Amino acid sequence: MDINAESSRAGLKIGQLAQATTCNIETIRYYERAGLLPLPPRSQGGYRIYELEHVKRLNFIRRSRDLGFSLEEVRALLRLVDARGRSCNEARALAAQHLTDVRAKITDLKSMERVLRTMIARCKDGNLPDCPLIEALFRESCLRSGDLAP
Amino acid sequence: MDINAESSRAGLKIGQLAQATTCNIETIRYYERAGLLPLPPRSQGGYRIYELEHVKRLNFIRRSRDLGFSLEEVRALLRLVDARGRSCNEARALAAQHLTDVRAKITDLKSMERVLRTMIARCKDGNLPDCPLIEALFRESCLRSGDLAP
DNA sequence: TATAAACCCTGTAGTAACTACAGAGTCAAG
DNA sequence: CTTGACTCTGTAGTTACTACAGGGTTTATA
Repeated sequence: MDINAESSRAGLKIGQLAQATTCNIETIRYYERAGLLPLPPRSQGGYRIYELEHVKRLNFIRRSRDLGFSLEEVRALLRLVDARGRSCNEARALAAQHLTDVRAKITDLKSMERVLRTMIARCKDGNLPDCPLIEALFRESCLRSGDLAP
Repeated sequence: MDINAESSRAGLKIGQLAQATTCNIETIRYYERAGLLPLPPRSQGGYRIYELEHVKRLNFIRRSRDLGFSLEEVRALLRLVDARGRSCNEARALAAQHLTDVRAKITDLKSMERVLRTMIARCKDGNLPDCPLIEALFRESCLRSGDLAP
């Protein structure tokens, strides 16, 4: 009984952690260098050995990244995780700011979408002498609204 | 008469081009290195001298960038500009592909928006023991849809 | 005419968030 | 005992710029 006791006691090597979190190996080492993942203990041969806690933390990072948080924002969130206390207000503030940014990006992209759609439509109807799409890029003073996208 | 004849005959220095196009000086030199702007003639002292054609081309680049085209895409568009001919089909194809990408990004961002909104709302109501926003980041398998954002 | 301010030059290095090696060491199976 | 799969460190590449350092040039003014 307890067939995989050995392996679960021994922890995960980096490749196994990568598989468990669908995260690139190089990315894991990068997060470690960036101070987001704590330095794990090493085997005799110098291999990193990870435990369940690392899996959780890495999943936290990946999910935050999936939601578009920057690494700097993830760092801030992790500080709240580490400093147990009434982190709710700060976490909410971080997320609210990020939500604002996301909405601004959506607005910007919608403007682009509209302009592109119009240009393509103008290009489609008629075999005009010069490509109206290209002419539009020469002439049109496009958006210049938020310049939020980095 | 013809008060500013001298300056208009002489062309623009890089700072004037930058002002005319609201484009950073360093960015102009960068576009030159990247092969998007042709090498301009130089003054005796080695200063770049730009003409109207450069202004137009740089505006074209800036407008394309404002619409979210990558520099590689801008390069392709400029090839169509340079190779006069029936560029309409190709230009439309480029723009259509880009439009598809933009729409995918909008979709992704809308998902983020929804998840963030939900998280923040959950965090707002009630003084729960652990921050539900942070718990959600630990638990939730977020989006993992397109992974389009680079 | 001298000189200071304002401009321009090249070349390099920095940013975000990874990704991709090279060249070496470690470990498990046959 | 050797092959292959894995891991290690360190460095360099990516995108689209931006920011210097350390010089040269022009122009306006004293």
